[in-house]
Amino acid sequence: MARKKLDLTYITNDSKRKTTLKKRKIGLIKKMNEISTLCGIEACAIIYTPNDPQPEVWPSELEVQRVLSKFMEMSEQKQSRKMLNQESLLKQIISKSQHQLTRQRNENRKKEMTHLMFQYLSVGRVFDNPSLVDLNDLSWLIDQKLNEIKKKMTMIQIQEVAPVTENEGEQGYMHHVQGPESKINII
Amino acid sequence: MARKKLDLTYITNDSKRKTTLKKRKIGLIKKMNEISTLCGIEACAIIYTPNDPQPEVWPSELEVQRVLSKFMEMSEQKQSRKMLNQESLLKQIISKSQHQLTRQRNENRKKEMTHLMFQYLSVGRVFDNPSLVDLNDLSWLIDQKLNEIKKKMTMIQIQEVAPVTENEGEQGYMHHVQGPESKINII
DNA sequence: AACTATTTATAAGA
DNA sequence: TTCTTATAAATAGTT
Repeated sequence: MARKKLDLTYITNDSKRKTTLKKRKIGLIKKMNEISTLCGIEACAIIYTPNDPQPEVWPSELEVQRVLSKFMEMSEQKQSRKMLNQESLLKQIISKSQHQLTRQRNENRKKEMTHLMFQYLSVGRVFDNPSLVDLNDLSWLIDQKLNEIKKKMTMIQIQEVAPVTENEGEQGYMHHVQGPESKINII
Repeated sequence: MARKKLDLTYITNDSKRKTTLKKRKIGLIKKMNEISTLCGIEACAIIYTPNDPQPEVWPSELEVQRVLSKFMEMSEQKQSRKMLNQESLLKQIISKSQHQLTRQRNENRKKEMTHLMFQYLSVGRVFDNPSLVDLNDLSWLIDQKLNEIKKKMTMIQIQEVAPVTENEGEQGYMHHVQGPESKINII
């Protein structure tokens, strides 16, 4: 911006372009410095120069990280699932993993219960430590099994009966406190 | 930078500061535009203004995301585990989650096997579809149980026997193909 | 929001 | 490359 009016196009001359970049980079960082000092705002700069994977950073890498984290976080909130940037991708993976984990845990508990129930029904007593078992859960499981049996009977008889609700999957089975059809007491 | 030499300190006058910010923000973005056009470089700006969680962004949110992802990635590589930024934190959580998931899955399989074995031993036949069951796994499980019993017997008798290796936890139990002590055949 | 006196940034030359 | 300088551009204070 001197000696000649600026022509706003890519500078093809290599050395000229390099010089301009160098000068303007200094100018830009100076301006950044001024604006953040004068107005007390958070700002940061990252400037990639060709053939250098390491970008110029202002005011400091750590400060830049801080500002960027804030931005990334905000940005993601806003854009929700629209964007597939690094971070939202990772969050997706987390959410999926944790979802699977929850499923596995519930499935686990169910199997445990099934096993316990089986012992009850076939042997008549519990081998494992009863204090570890939530009897309400066992009660719930038995109700589930009863429901399954009912359902199968209904299917076989091809008769109309009142619909049986299923409660499979991850959410909520732990919230069942009492099944309506069975109640178990262990001495 | 006009009418008076710039005093590089925070502008305490609210309206003055606001005006300056507004003007300089435009100037800064203009400069950014110029430098990236003239020199063909990647650049982006994020400017937070007080009382506005939404930052000013140039050239576009998406482009900013692109540049930042690159930076974050690079930065993390460089700083390795030294820094606890957003991303490495997330990666930690992922790794932990997936570790737990693996553990749960193996535990699940074990319970399944235990249940199946129990049915075998107490009722004499399998209710579930046998084709779904890996007999080698069952064989392995029985060996495990035998080992446990042996161990307990050893403890009770307080006698010296050859040490029994345990193979609990997540890694590797699926790799057992044949237990040395039992082999099961189902017609 | 528009103006303008100045300061600041910088393109080209040395 | 760095320094210089003529000139363009940015902007502080004003209207």
